[in-house]
Amino acid sequence: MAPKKIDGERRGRGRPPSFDRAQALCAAMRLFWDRGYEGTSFDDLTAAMGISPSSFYNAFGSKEQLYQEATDAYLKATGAWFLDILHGKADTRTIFQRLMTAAATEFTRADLPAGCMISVSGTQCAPGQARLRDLMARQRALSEAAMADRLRQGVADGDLPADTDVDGLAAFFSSLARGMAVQARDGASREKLLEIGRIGMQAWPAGR
Amino acid sequence: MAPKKIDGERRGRGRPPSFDRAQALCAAMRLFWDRGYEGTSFDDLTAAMGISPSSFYNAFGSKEQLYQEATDAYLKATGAWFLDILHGKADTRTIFQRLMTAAATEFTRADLPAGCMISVSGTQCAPGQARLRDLMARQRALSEAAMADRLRQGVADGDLPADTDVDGLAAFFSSLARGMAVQARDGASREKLLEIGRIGMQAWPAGR
DNA sequence: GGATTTATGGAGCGATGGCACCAAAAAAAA
DNA sequence: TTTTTTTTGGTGCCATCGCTCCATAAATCC
Repeated sequence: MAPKKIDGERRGRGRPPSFDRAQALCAAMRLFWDRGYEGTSFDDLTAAMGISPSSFYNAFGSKEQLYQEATDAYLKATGAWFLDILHGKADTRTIFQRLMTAAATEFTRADLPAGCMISVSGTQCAPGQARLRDLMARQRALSEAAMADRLRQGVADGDLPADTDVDGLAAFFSSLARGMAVQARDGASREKLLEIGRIGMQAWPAGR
Repeated sequence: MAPKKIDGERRGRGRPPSFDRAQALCAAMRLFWDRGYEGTSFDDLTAAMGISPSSFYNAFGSKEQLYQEATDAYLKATGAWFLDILHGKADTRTIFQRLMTAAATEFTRADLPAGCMISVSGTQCAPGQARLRDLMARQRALSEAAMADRLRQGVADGDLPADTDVDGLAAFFSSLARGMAVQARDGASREKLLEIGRIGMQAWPAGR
């Protein structure tokens, strides 16, 4: 196949890649998102990415390294709405209201796999995949910690009572979102998820 | 190895099994629960069950059939607390309060794998495992429907306002429990899960 | 005891999974 | 043009996976 000119970037020495790395990474991400790490085979990946095993190995190192890159890509692209909303300008309750609504909407997009790649990945796996399991658990912990931070700010801003259990509340919303992700993967409708989020907001502490 | 007398039951004709079927099934259930279907290999299973491939095949048919049996065993034994509480005698709010508390407790037992086998299994898998994915999704749907039924009864009993969205509320508690299961698999403490459940109960509809 | 029935141990097998290697191709640099 | 650097296609490889087969062992039935 004739190598295509990808773009006008300053190129290094050797033969140029015949594929768009970012695009291939995106294809891999969708596969991993939908099928999980163990459910996605090397052949599945090379087929979806449109590259040969050698190109795969050359460009991404290994299946495991690719998975890590795919996770990063997910967080920076598809999962960006989370931090965007969390760090947006609004009172704390509104922020979490938006998070629930966005989760319902994003988890049921027609153009992407259902649910959330972070929420449901690596919860069960072979002992040999411990590194990946820990990677996903760490990402879940980071999301939850970001929620807790925003809630702490809410307490400081007077949006929440001073005695609010911010860690507990973060764990609650975090759990609810993960449960919504499972629902989405089971085919739940956007309306159903919106309702779950709406009910979840009823647990918001009294005091404002 | 000399075959052991398992019990005094009326025995059929041929050679008696050298292992306790229920016990082997339990061992398999724990493995599946902890590692998932794809994360558990045939060798892992035969080793944990203490039987040879031929005995395995003879007694359980295939890995997939064993998984189905293991799921049944989970529901009938380990997951029995769910229906026990749901069908217990108490007002509706108390029932759901108990469910949340029991989920927190059961998901963090020292003598069993963390979390819930139903909640987190088969959310991501290879296309070839579609049957198992659907099986787990169906079980999740059944649990949720059982919750909805109990809530409907609550409305009939006057425990809940007549305009309560029982399906939505069931979906909410269902999602929360699944999120708690993910938390448990990530190593969350019993106290943390209890707190999540406590906060979740704050979403209980007003009116009693 | 012999026939029949069921379970066992152990070896092996076809398919798949995840790479690994290598000669050739296509670019920049000299 | 030659050299150097990087990517590619294709093939091969070794381990694992999930069985499968078969000769043998241990029970009941006649």
